[in-house]
This record gives sequence, C-alpha cells and structure tokens, in this order.
Amino acid sequence: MPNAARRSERSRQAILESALALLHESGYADLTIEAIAARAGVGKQTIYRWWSGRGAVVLDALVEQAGASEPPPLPDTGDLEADLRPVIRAIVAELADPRLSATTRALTVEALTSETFAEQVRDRLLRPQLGTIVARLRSAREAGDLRADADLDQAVELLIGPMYHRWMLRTGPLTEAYADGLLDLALAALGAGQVAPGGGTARSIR
Amino acid sequence: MPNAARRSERSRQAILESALALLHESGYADLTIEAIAARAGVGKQTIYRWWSGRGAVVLDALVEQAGASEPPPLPDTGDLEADLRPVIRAIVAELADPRLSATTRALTVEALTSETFAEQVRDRLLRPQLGTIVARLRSAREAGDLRADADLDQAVELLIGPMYHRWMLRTGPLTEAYADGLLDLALAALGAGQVAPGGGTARSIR
DNA sequence: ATGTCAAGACGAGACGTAGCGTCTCGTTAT
DNA sequence: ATAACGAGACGCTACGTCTCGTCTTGACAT
Repeated sequence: MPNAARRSERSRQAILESALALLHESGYADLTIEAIAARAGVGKQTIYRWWSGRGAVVLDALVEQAGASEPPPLPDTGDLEADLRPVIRAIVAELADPRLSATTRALTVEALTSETFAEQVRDRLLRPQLGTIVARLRSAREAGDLRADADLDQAVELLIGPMYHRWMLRTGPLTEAYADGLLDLALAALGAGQVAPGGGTARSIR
Repeated sequence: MPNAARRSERSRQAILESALALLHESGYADLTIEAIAARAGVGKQTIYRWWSGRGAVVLDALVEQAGASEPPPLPDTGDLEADLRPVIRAIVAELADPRLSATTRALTVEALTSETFAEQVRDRLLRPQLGTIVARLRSAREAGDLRADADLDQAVELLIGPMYHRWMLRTGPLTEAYADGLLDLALAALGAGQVAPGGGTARSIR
C-alpha cells in the first residue's frame, strides 16, 4: 500500500503522456508497460505501484485529458436535431479515423476483458462525455419535443450504440450522411418533431 | 502453402471442439494456442499450418457450428413486433449470460484488433445470423408496416447496436423488459408513422 | 526558520514464467 | 514418395516481482 502523499507528480505525468503518445503512434497491440516505462524514463515498478495494467494507465490519461477542459454545454436553439447534429457528426468522424479512435479501441478491448474496468470507463469517461447530450435531451423533453416518458440514458444509447457497432464490425461507412441519417432515425423513435394534431403523439404502427 | 487434400479431418475437428470447450470453461484470456493443441492432442504446427491465430480458430468453430443447422426463417404472422420479440429477447439473454457470451466477447476483441478479421466476422457469422431478421423486416416493409425508404441493414443495426453497447459497457441491465423496450423504440423509428385509428397500442419508451 | 534524518518512492534492471511463432525430429497416412 | 502429423526444443518478448543504490519528502529537533 504505497503512500500517495509521497508520489512523484513528474513521473505520473510522464507515464500518462508516454502512454497516449505510444498509443497514437503504434497502436494498442504494441503498447506495453516496458515501452511506456522506457519512454517515460521511469522504472516499471513505478507503473505497477500505481496502476493495475496498461488499460488503467490509458484510462487515467484520458480522464485527465478530458477533465482538463470542462466541456461546454450544447447550445439550445430550440431545434434539437440541429443542436445534436454537429456532435453526432464529430463522434462518427472520430471513429472513422483510425488514429483518433485508437484510444476508444483500447478501452473497448479492456472493457471486454474486465468487468470492473468496463464500469470505470462507463463512470469516469463515458458518462461525463455523454452528459452534455443527455442535458440537451432533457431540455427537449421538457419542451415537449420528446415523449414525456423518454428514458434519456436509453435515448443516448440508441444514438451511439449503432455507430459503435458499425465502427467495430465495419458493417457500413462512417460518413456525415450516416451520422445525419442515424440522428434522424433515433429522434423519430423518441417522438421528436411529432406534431400531434389531436393531442397524442402519432407513433403507433399496428 | 499446405496441401488441403491431405489435411486431417480428425485433427481439424478436435481443434475446433477444444477451442470452444476451453473458451467456455476458462474464458478468452486463458485460451492459448498451446492449450488448444494440448487438449486436442495435436501439434502446435498443425494449428499454425491452417489458421492465423486463436481468433481465426474460434471464428471457424462458430461458423461451422452455425452452419450445421440452417436457421429457420422467422414466422410472419403479420405482427412484426410479436415476430421479432422472441429473437431480440434471445439475443439479450445470451449477452446477459457470461458463459454464453464468451464467444461474442472473443470475436469482438479480435475484430477490434484486426480489420480483416472484423470483415470475416461480419460476412461469415454476423450477416448470416441476422439474415432472418432482415428478411422479416423486408416483408414488413412490403406490407407497409415500415417506412418505404427504410434501410434494412441500418434497421438491424439500430436494433442490435444499443444492446451490444449496453453489454460491453454495462450501462444498464440486460433483461427481457429491456429487450421489449428496445424493440419498441426501434420499430417506432422505422414505423410508417401512421395513426392507428381504432386500436393501436401506444408505444411506451419505458 | 532551518537543519537532520528515517521512510519510502524512485530509476534501473535482473529474474523466473508464459506463450508466442518457427524449427526440427521421427511417424503416419495417402 | 511425399507431405501432414504429434511432439517438443528453441529463441524471443513481455509479463509481474524482486532487489539494488539513489533521491525526495515530510516530521521532528533545534
């Protein structure tokens, strides 16, 4: 049980920076603890003392990077689809770029390997990142643009689940047009843009 | 380049069976080429001669297993949601069970690691398995239960993407209720959007 | 405030282990 | 005959633990 008060801040930062640099340069397969230690000018033990493995290092690095700049809330122009479109496009564009999505690839592999790691990714990275979308959806729901009983977490999942699936299994192109189409579909599911003449939303099929 | 005509069928089957058995017993992390070879009573070279790695072995094993019994087409009662519900429930149930989803976990990790492997999984396993759903959706589209311009591949992705995402990152429970709710949402997105004058069931989001 | 000092984190790297992928061996099957 | 086969040796890489001196830090004494 190491003493956190005596921890070397210099080493900590060097390790996190080296991990991200190596990940972008060589990919997750070549990201080893020994390579991180060598690049950071640090003993292996210093890494093992504070982290459980390479996945934990990468996660910490990304959390720190994200936490440095608090993400601004999405604009609320009253047009939900227009407000979300650039965000969805940006996520799709990031996934389409192998270099940019290297970190996501790494975290996903690790999440599939360890249950507790998946929970860490979810709580420390995914939830904060998607928080701005959830907030915008909430305001839309209050404005009556979404069904009153819409589950916001499930709504976000409906939006990003398909694109992650397409990214992982390469079931189709990750283009701007795809992003727009997916957003359109997801909002249709959530009852957005429905002008109900008589009162209730018109969304019944059978 | 080995001569496929002289290949040992006995060894081939022993390898595929051992791989699946070990995967279910110990998980993907402990699934090594050496363990497969030992269990199958086979030399390591016999595996490397015919497969590129453990991922390829698992994929072949699953393709063979799936190909043994051609999946029957889904029933077409005219009620799309009722016809799809048991399928979606079954997929969710499989993901909820760590033992049953061990193979999916393995394939996903491998797909994230290799582009060509992802394409193999998509073409040889995923597409055939989801084919029955696509067929049922096609018939629904022709019957006017779906938007005439609905993209069927994207429709399937909208259905299974969110549950894979939930499974990987543990963003929520994988229950029957979740399966039903997701199906409801996805069909709302794809629906013709017409008001059922008499007795259409209201779609709840959850 | 400033000096002293033990505790412990540090960089470096040796160590044993596991599994990789390649390479021989005889042996066996075609 | 020939080539795949079972078996396993081989060198390699990275793992995670450990043992060195060295350096830093916080606590205490002056």
